Amino acid sequence: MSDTSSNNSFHAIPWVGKAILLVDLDAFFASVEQKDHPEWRGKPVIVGGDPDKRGVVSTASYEARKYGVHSAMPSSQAQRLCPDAIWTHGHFDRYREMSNAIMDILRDETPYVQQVSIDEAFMDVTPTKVNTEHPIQIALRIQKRVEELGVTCSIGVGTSKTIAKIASDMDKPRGLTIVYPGTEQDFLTPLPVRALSGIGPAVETKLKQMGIVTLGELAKTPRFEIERVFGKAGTVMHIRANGGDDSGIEIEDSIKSVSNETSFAQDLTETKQVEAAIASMAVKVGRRLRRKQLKGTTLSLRIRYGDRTVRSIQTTLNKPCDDELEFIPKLYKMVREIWHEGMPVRLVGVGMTGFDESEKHEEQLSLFDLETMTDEESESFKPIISEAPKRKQLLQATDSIRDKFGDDALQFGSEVRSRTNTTGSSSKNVADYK
DNA sequence: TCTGGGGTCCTAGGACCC
DNA sequence: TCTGGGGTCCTAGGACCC
Repeated sequence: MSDTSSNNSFHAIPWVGKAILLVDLDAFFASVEQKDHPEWRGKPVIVGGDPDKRGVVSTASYEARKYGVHSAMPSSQAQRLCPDAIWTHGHFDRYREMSNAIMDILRDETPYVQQVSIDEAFMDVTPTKVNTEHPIQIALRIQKRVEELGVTCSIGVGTSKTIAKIASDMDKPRGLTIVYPGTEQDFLTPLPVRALSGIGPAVETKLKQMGIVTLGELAKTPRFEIERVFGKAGTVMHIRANGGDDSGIEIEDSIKSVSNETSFAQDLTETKQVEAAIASMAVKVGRRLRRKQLKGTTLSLRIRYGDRTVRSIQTTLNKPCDDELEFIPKLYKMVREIWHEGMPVRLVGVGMTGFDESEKHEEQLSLFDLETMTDEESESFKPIISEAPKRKQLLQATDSIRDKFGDDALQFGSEVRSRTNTTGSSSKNVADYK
């Protein structure tokens, strides 16, 4: 099933039908760090949050994985398992830059590229009159070209996205796993249900209670029984377990939401602290909205309490908004609905959704509009119109200062105060703090 | 010293309108 | 006066992914 040899024997087996690749970058963040810091190569590198600040591992290099460290593991645990690891908080702009360069390589091969995350993409390389190359030939070339950029990838090849995705996971790093047309059922049948993307711990548990552990068992259970328990999601998982996934590559991807959240080393209990944290998240959200030229109509606030339970509240704004000074007061009102002083707060998050594409380039209310209004209407709008340009200039100025000097360059007064109260100790193991 | 941050999609109930 | 539905929007929460 797995074929990592690079001789040309695959030409003996022509590819019949659809060919989908899933390209997955190996330990991507850690690999970029090792590329950028040659002295870190061959050593355990962990990208993640501080062990003493409730951090978790984002990515561990393969050297660190040998110690049992993996993604989403609490950093404190990772540090115990691998005390000599080199730690970094990560450099996301750099990862984005590398990712873009790699996605360009993929789009060089075909326009049918669906990027699913910063380190993963589906490609449709079905042999056609235009593209006569064998999918495996394309996959091998992609691996070579990605390695020239200093990182590696694993690729799964199959007749559907489901198959390609699972295949890419079978052999890492630098793996190439091929599931030939017609062998899909043999490939899927013995796998645990968790191998299917979309089946997490909750669904796995429910399936187990139904006596279903493997994809083969899921596939031969009558569809209606799965649908009765899982609804729409059940339909999809049953089809996919039967190898029937015929979903196509989706090139278009528009942003649906923008949010920022943060957890605190120690729970917050005071209104001043919580409001400062909300304001700080709101500033980040506002800035990102403006950078992406998005205005949202649904504002949401999320709180995780000391006991890790979560509550959220959202409100619909009367007009699309990207200015935190307008929505921070609303957030302060919202937080009073779900929190009162003294309750321990572990996390706060602020988000905006409800972007209408048609309003992306919407013009501001202009003076011209005043002429078509009644006197009463125009009086009530005048102050807003005269203030708007000033506010816009201020936003552009503060945004550019933050771009140059970082988010901490400008802060609300209350933010500064709360920050000075909670300065944590710096970890010895954090080699690269910036 | 247990358990992040940024997303997507789905569900279920209530309000409201026809 | 009582009663029914469909459609749509909004809200809160939860599962899942990387």
